[in-house]
Amino acid sequence: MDDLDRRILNILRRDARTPYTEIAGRVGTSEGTVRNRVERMTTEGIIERFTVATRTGNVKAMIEVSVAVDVNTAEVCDRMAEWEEADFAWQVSGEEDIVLVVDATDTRAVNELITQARELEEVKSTKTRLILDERLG
Amino acid sequence: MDDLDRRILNILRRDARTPYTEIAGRVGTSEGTVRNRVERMTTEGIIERFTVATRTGNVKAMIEVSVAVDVNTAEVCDRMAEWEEADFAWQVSGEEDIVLVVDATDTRAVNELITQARELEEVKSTKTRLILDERLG
DNA sequence: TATGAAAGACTAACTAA
DNA sequence: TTAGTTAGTCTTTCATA
Repeated sequence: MDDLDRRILNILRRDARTPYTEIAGRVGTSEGTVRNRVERMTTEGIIERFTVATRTGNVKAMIEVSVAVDVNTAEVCDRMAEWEEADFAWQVSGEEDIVLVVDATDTRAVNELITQARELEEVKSTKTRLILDERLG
Repeated sequence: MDDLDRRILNILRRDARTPYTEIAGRVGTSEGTVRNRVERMTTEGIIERFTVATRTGNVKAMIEVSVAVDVNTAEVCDRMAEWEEADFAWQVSGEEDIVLVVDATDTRAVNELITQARELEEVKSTKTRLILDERLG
């Protein structure tokens, strides 16, 4: 990871469809170099995936979840990440154990997700924050 | 937003580089339809951007920030989103006002970001959670 | 790094609902 | 009038030297 990698990433983070030739022009190198580096960063896991940032519904929220002590948190996380409206699920340090970020059609749908979480026997409690606005880096 | 849109999005969220022809094959329509719909979803804001999910450093964290009551939270959010290591900044409901998600090279770099946040005169306090693991939806 | 071949995306004209 | 299809053209990527 050098400075050229970082500059390429910054362009891709803002628009992952930018052609290699354009990236090359902007960072002052050749198309082949950009391609090779993007390939390398992908295999090395620096680039986890090419994706789309979406706002499919009107309500985004983070559901902070506490689980019981004897629970396989990673496994619960995995299951939650699979839910239709889930953007991602994090295992985190701090008071709660999991943060689930969801993108739902309305508050009712968020409420259903909270219920769905609370119905899992591994889940002790939840705390929800609505995401009122998002600024991408 | 109908079911076809959702199926296209689900494919793009997992790999935004999937060719239109392949998406068309998998959802049972033509390449042109997929393209038109992706275009429409982009102009409508359902697709916010094509991007890359990265793990540039070893430490991801969420920094929960409280600001003073008379502060323009959106503006602070904007400024934080611009920071080099920032993935995104959310305005949220709940005890704190802003959640800043960062991707840093090490814990020292996270600490520097926390300091940077606390040094803003608008910021009253911060609370940090390390993101121990991430599962994408 | 340069170039040609292959793959993919885009334009525009057409059809159907 | 809007959504979908298709053929032809242009752009981007990729392999090779």
